[in-house]
Amino acid sequence: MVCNKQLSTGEELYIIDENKFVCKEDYLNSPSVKEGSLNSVSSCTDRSLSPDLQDPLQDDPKETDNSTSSDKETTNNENEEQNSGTKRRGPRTTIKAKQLETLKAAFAATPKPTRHIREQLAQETGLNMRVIQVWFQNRRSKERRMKQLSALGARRHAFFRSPRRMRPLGGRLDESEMLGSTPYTYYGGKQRSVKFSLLPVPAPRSLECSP
Amino acid sequence: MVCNKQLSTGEELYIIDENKFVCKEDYLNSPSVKEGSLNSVSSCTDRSLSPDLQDPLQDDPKETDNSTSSDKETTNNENEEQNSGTKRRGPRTTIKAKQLETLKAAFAATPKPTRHIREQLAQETGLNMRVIQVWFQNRRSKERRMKQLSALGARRHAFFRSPRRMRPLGGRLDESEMLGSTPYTYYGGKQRSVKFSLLPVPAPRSLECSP
DNA sequence: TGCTAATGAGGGGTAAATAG
DNA sequence: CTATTTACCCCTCATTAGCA
Repeated sequence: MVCNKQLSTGEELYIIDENKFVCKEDYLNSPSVKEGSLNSVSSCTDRSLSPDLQDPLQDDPKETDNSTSSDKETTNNENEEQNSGTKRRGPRTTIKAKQLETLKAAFAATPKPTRHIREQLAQETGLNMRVIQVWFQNRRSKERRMKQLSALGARRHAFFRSPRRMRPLGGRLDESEMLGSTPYTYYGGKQRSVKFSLLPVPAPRSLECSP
Repeated sequence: MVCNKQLSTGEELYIIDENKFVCKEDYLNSPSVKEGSLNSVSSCTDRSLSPDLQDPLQDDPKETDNSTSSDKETTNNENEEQNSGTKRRGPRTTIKAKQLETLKAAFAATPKPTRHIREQLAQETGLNMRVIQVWFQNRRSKERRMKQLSALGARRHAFFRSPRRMRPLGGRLDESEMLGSTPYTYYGGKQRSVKFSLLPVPAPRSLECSP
């Protein structure tokens, strides 16, 4: 409500009058506000209302715009109704193509970055440290999963030659997946792009290889 | 602000203090509100009223307001419907010519807009984000349907020429979205998409190829 | 009535949360 | 940190139902 800052997940903010969201800095800087009802929360639970806040910075006019699609998408979705009863989780931060690229590159170099590196990445991408940490964790996890699976799959198809192409996967991945390459856009974007192209057999999520 | 009900298009609501939205029922039921500020409302009674919040699934808790089937059409009674059953679907938003034009243009550019784009469109057209999302979904669906159909038709009339390949409209074409042609064949399958995908079943639905 | 909003089930990817 | 689970977001496909 004051500076229009885009809060990232996990950041503290204050809610005043039930519907005014103020970032910690502004809250601390505004003595006038400091009384009455306010709740400090550490990961906003509700942000509704469509905000058209523009983040003037973080945008190079140059726009090399690699991958198709537009990027930047600052605000979060609209989604009202926070039910108190159930455990709602704050909005999921969506990692933009650019950031993703940075992270991927970093991951390729060191899958288990030290705190320093993480710090650097945080700064570079503008993402919260925690987010970055989690990203690496999930990424490692994913890799492990894939590795296992590909091993399994490979065994099965041993007599065929290398799996050239894997199942397309129908999820959504527009706007943020796929790094460089794939100049091809049918009218829908990239959807069935390559992503992990080298790995055979994508695993259905619930693989349960356990005996 | 009071019951957290998801308003549907056309429903009346009251705006208090420039930024508090209250549904008609709550407005009428809350004498304290009727004059001036409703700062006091605060407690918000949280959804004790709106029943349809719990949705264990991932779908957004749209107000699936229920009442007995048909013949209903009373005013929206919210609450009280635990007895259930209704399927009353709120009024359908009618998208006006102007808005439609905007959407079509956007669609032509990117059939699968990112959230950011949707947001922009929402603002530009004044439509709800959700409405826009749905519109795109339906539109995509329609396009797919038509494409499939034209392909079939083409095949019928042209099976003298190239028996192997057909190029519906415009020449270049997906091969990526065409569900029928994707050679899925990976073993573990379980996708429902295959079921009727390729069958020459005549469209049960109307198609209408108008632009 | 036909076209098309709106629903709802089913599924994928993955950020975040939790258990160990 | 790893492993597992949740929850959120988005998509398709089939259906239902509102309105011009």
